[in-house]
Amino acid sequence: MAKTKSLVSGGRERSSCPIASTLDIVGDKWSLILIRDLLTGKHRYNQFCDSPEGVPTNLLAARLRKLEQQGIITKEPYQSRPVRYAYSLTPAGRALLPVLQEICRWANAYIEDTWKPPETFMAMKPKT
Amino acid sequence: MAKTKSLVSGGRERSSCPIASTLDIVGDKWSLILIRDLLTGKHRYNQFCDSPEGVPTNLLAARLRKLEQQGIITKEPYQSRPVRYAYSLTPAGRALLPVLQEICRWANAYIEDTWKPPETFMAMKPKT
DNA sequence: TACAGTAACTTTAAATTTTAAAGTTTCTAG
DNA sequence: CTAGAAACTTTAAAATTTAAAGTTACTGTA
Repeated sequence: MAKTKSLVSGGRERSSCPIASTLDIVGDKWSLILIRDLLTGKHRYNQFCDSPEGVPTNLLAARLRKLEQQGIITKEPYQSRPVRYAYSLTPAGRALLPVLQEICRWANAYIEDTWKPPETFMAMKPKT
Repeated sequence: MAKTKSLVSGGRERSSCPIASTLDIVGDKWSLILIRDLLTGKHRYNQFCDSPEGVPTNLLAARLRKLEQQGIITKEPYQSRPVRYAYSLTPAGRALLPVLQEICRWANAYIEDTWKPPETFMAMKPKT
């Protein structure tokens, strides 16, 4: 069977350049912060709110919706009455891990006072 | 001698997370497009304008100024009368190459119809 | 000498996005 | 019956982005 690429960009791509296309999906101030949180074990709205960057809640809701539409994350109910959703990464979302690891390597080398991520994060592999 | 980290973020960092800090520097819709162009041999204002994404010229000027202040790029006059500047990457800017390469790998794997970058780009190394 | 053209910006005004803050809904616990 | 929590939504102001036109300082051609 042929592998199917899974992402939806919404028809507003600036070009077919892989860099421009990626930025059209996650190239804003908050998406990669959310993906970082999802990769490090956060799954719920409140947990994203608690991250030190302080995303505005309306943007958080908007980003979760957009990333879901684009196939980067999915949500599943973890309780009903009232129904509440837990968010997780799709395979495409998890595959952004090496990008985030490279970003961390760059930041640690060139920006002062950036946290060194735990070795568990830097050694993670997408399939896990 | 101790190695000195070179980047200026402007005191508006959201946190010391390496990912958040990197996004505070290049996490907008145009900066990585410019860095891509600089990595692939473009150096002048008009060449950046000609890229298929079509950056608005006022944003181009603003980004060039901001990236220069942050230590990602430098400019040098390539003629006087009238003075015109050619832009290039600093070592910190060139060191973003592996990040862009990872982004290309991700896009080619998960977004349909993205261009495959030339092997010369994917095989480049930062020091070169 | 006049005029078109080029490179690199800057200015402007409208449209869009982001932000901070407060409000809403649906439930549980005491 | 009241307080509290989780997950959003709404609102209005502020900031940013966009498209388009304008500016400056030259060069090359007629």
